[in-house]
Amino acid sequence: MRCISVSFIPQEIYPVKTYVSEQLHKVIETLKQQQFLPEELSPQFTVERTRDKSHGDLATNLALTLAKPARSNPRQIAEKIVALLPGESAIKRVEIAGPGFINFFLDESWLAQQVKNALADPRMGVVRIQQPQTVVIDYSSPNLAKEMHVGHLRSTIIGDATARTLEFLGHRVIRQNHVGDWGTQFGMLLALMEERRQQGREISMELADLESFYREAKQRFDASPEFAVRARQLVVALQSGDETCLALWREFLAVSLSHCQKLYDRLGVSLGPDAVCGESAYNDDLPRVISDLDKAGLLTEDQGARCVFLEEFKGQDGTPLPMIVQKKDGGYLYATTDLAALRYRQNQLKAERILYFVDVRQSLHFQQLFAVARKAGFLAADTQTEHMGFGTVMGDDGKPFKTRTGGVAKLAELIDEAETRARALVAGKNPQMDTAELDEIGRVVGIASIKYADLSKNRSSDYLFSFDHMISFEGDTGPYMLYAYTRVASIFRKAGLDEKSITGEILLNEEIERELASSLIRFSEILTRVAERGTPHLLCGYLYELAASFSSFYKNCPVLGAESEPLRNSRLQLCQLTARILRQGLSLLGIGTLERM
RNA sequence: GCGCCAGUAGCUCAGUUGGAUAGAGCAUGUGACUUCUAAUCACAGGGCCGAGGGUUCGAAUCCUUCCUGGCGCGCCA
Repeated sequence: MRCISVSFIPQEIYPVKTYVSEQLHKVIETLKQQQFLPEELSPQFTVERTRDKSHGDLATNLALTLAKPARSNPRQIAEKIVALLPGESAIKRVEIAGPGFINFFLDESWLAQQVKNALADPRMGVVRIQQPQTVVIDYSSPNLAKEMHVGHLRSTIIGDATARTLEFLGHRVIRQNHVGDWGTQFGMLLALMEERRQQGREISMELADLESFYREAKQRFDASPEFAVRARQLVVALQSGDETCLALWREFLAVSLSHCQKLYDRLGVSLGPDAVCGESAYNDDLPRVISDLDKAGLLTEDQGARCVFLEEFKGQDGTPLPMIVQKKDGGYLYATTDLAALRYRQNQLKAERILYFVDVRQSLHFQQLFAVARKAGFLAADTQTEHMGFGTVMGDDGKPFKTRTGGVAKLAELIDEAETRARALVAGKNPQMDTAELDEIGRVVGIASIKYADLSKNRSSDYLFSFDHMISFEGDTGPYMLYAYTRVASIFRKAGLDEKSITGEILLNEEIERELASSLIRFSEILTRVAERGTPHLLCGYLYELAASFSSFYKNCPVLGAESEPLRNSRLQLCQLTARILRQGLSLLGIGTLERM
């Protein structure tokens, strides 16, 4: 053990991890000069936050990784390293523990200073990115022929949270809602619209329930040969630009898009009409995609279809797998459209990074898409493309989520049910609350429940959708997060204080206060990782930890009734920062907060 | 057949890319509401990390072989 002090006083939230790691690199250089380590060695070590408080706040395994090259005992190496470390005000003391870990204990006054800095910063210590990228994010992207259903939830919600996070960090985010607004299925829909209009029925009424309209069109298509013929004619007419047909199509899209927009608005999803850039937008470009693939020497005709074969994708019996870009009847496929979209995002939108929040089952498609686009020169060499795949939404029975009647669950109905359930629970807790407030709280809590349940799970695995889990108001749920926030808010309300009006020192004498403080200064680090990996569940995990830490603080450390004025002011400031980070963090998840509930 | 993903407490899930005694929530048991909202807090029990083998100071994590489940694999999107 060794005590050190002095020197470095950070002016902003300084990633202490980075600092420690830099110092360790210097120590390695010194050890090389002393010929204790071979000159060419570049050890792979980590500096990590510890899980167990008895191991300090940070730990490094450097000594362990050096044991072999230095041909020495790890604990002895650790002692050598510690002796070479400079004094540092952020670190109170350093210990060598276990097989040779070096543990760093953060200094409370340093921690307190970090909290002060975060309080003074409108961004709560979240660093603005040094080199902003233009990031195109493809998410939600429903099929406009049908109503949005539970399957669209994950893409929409996870994509949106990632978009907000990237934006907050300072990136230029361009949202792209690649809606399915083109293709053969529109033939039968237009045919049914036409038929209804001839019968003198009001189209807007007919389209009020898109799902049943689609079902009926499908039934008619299957049952009536005349209807099917008309549907096919309409597809041809649509694709050849027939005006009356296009007018009908636009009318349908307008209804379907406004239905989507209503859901986005209800869900608090930051997608608007400006983000809509559907399949039809690329229609005119598709022949050019084919000819450009041909020019690049990638096109092969096989059994009448035009394909791109790539060596790295093998299908059955080891033969290369084709990516079909044009059918033998001349029609194009989604691969063609995706290539066109990719090129548009690169050339017109100037994307430096393109993210796709699409079902993980399409991963082969995206691997092929990216590979072909690169070979064809549709992408700049340093443009990143990532398929942010997600798993299937499952029901309680472990099978893909269905309604009680076995049908696909409409998103609108799921939201209705969540709001109703949330409202009932809130009403049970607050019998005297008036109807208007109950409605509002039920709405916010219902939406928060759905979104938090989805966002808090790892993107890539399947996800079990269960109202009972998400709306039980206990533990790691949306309502818990909102409740934690209202408790902070109630302190300020009770005291009649404005959040911003408190000053004074930050005192971290209680272990709980220290824990809360160390949670509070990690916000920036977490957001960076969410943005890198498209994983909002890390933000959920962090906010839950913060909320839990606050709840414990709230219970055990009286704020308004603190024993002294300086302590009261210190705690009020911890409350203030907690409130701001919870509010900001939830807002990045697309979840609103309530002042009381 | 080939390929991708998953398998962690009774249930739902984490696990910081190889670190120390594998963590949360629900459920179960115990304790705490004249106190800033008990939608909470404190504490307890609960594990062959699907199985075997390997790599090394050290493996839930990497390699390998199996088992189980899901999903892809030529003209739908």
